[in-house]
Amino acid sequence: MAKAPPIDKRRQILDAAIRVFARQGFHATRVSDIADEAGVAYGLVYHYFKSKEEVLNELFSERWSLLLAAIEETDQQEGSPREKLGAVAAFIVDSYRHDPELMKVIIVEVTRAANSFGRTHLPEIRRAYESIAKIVVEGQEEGAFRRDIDPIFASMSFYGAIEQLLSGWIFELIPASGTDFQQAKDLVVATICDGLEPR
Amino acid sequence: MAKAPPIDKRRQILDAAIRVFARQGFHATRVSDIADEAGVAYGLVYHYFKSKEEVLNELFSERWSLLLAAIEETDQQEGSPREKLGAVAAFIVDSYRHDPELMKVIIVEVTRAANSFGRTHLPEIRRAYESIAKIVVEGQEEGAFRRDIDPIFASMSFYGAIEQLLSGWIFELIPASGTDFQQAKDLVVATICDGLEPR
Amino acid sequence: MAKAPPIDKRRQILDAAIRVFARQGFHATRVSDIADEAGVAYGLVYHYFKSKEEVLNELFSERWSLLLAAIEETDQQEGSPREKLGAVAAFIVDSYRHDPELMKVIIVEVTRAANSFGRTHLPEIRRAYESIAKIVVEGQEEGAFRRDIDPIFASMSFYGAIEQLLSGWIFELIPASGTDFQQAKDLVVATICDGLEPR
Amino acid sequence: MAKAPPIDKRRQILDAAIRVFARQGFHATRVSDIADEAGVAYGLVYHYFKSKEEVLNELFSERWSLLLAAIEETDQQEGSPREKLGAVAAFIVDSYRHDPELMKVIIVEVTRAANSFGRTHLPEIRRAYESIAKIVVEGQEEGAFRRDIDPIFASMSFYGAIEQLLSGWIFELIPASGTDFQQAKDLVVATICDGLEPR
DNA sequence: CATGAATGAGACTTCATTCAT
DNA sequence: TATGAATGAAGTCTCATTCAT
Repeated sequence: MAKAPPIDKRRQILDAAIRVFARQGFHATRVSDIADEAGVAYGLVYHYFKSKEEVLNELFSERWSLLLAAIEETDQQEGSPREKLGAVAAFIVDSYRHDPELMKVIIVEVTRAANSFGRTHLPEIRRAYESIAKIVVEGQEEGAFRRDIDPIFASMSFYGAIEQLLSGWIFELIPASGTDFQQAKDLVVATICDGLEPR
Repeated sequence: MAKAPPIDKRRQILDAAIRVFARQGFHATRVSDIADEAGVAYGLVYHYFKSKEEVLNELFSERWSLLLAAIEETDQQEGSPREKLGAVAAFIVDSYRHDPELMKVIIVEVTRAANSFGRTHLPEIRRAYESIAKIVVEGQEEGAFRRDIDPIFASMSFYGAIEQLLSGWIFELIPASGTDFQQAKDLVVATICDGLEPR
Repeated sequence: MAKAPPIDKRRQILDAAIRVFARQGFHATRVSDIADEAGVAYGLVYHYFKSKEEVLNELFSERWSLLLAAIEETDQQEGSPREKLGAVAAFIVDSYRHDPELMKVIIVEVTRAANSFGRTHLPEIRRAYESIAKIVVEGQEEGAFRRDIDPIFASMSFYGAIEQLLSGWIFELIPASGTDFQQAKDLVVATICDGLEPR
Repeated sequence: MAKAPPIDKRRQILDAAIRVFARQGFHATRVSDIADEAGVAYGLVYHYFKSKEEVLNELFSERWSLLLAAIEETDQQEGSPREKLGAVAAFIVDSYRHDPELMKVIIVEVTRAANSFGRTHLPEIRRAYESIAKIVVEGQEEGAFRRDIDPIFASMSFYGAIEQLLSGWIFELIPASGTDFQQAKDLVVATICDGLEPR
């Protein structure tokens, strides 16, 4: 008889953590909330993770590494700098569309909480900014972008604009229905690039 | 004989709170840290404030109301939409230059922590976005800005870009020395407006 | 011009204390509640009383000494033991009718709280029981009461029955309207004495 | 090999609480006192109980439900109303004899503290009075008790007399040695019933 | 792997009391 | 007398983490 497929409790815990972190915030969720949501015993969380913080770190790293890979891969591909930034924006927006709870957790608890958990991940976060900046530099070098704007500065503005939009959706400052996800990325790119391109 | 100037202990506590919140973050600071920093007794914090959270709320509201007033006053004045956005950016950047610790606290603990303390202040925060959006709308109406970008969307991008820059300084992702405060506002405006303006 | 009659702040504080102790209980009332209710400054309570507890003690002693005097005077007067017990019951019930809040405080916070504040006043409380017991003894000596019941025992039952009735009113276990105050004392005496008297 | 008998820590905590509440009173005992007395860690008290107050509530309810059951069962049995009241008195007195600390806690902290913790339990307390009153009513209906005394009134007097005696023992107003527990119940019944019965 | 009882440090908040004016 | 700001000890409750089974 076939053995029952082993349920991956570790995965179950991570997925449950996404939901409760998104719902209550990291500080307000107790380890027992995660266990309850996952339907596992209290202590099992500690079997798989060293601490509550490690659960969050794992969640962040899992996803952020995809983002980093996407940005860097995008940069390898053919395409204008503007198209590359568009692809980056699309990836981020799609990540939110695909799993809004996870993105909420990453943005709210890590990326925008740079003096608590974000601190730990500053190098990874910085790497994203630098990868985006690299696209800008290339654009400047090939004359597609004006040269009087500091690339890291442009990168921060670009990423900041996107993140702010996601925050707007997350906290319902922007009606999610009003602005279509599809056109959102185009607008960010238009807003930022049409200012970056020399005329 | 002149009466000794009354030392405003309440103010002392607020100022001390700015320093410790900036240094350690809200969650990591104990009420006793504030009292120690202020050089007052533990209980006095509770004489003036209902809770640790109320200290933060007070700090935020004090400053944010200035920002709101500045944006709204800017909008009343003469000037092109671009100049108005420039004035707003200038106010925010100057706020940071003038009191980086307070701005750090406001951004890190409130504005970018919308699911904890920021939640309380969402209406005030939203009002800032709306005031900025109003400037954009006026720009669109008089033809200074293109009309295919949702004003609240543009507002969020604008504010998001600025806040991200401040965050960059705060967390030393951008060397504060590298980019001059003076030119920072021009660059934000250039980045955003040159994309908002039709050509 | 006649000087304004000095308002007795001390009295004001005591009267206010009766109201707040009755309303919230001793433990739940803060010194500031008393001061607020009395309309005086916080610190003034400490000008007149050494501590919050002393306020309660004063309230108790003021009233309890009247009770002791009443019992002892009753005992001096002419009358049957039954009439004397009736006079004692009447005094207690009338005390409640006259100032239910004060009696509530005395019973709830002192008399029936013998392991906290009552402890301090055990001697005075005991003296009341003994005075009542003395009436019983006299009744037994003159043959009006049966001799097989320990006088202090009878005294406790008598006082306990009355206090329980007052408690019933205080906590609305007995509808205050249902049983008339006037007949209440008669019923207590009837209940107890018809059992104490030999037949 | 037989499994070691599981030590019921919850029970241990409750029993320890009886001792410390009896010794120091509810307000004066810290949760750490209970934990120390029980020989368990501080936090375990909160593992089993929501608060210090819940420990007291549990203690009260555990015991009071026995009292209610005893009164109601007594009423079902054969016997004269007087015998039934005797059985009730006996149950209460025996409860004290069997576990004076627990009864002290129940009387001092709940039953006679009706404006603090007793408030919570007024319904249960009232039910006891009503059950006793029911016995009185039956006595009145079958002509064993006089009809001019309100049954709930009689019930309060009866219960009040007993509780006062217990208080007398508890606070050593009556020497516990002087009055024999055995005869105590007879005396209460004699005191009350000989007055309730018509002659 | 899995369970959940057990641990105990830590922080907030309350509030009686003091004291300078 | 009168005021109320200032003090700081004390105690409850939370919850991350450990551990025995």
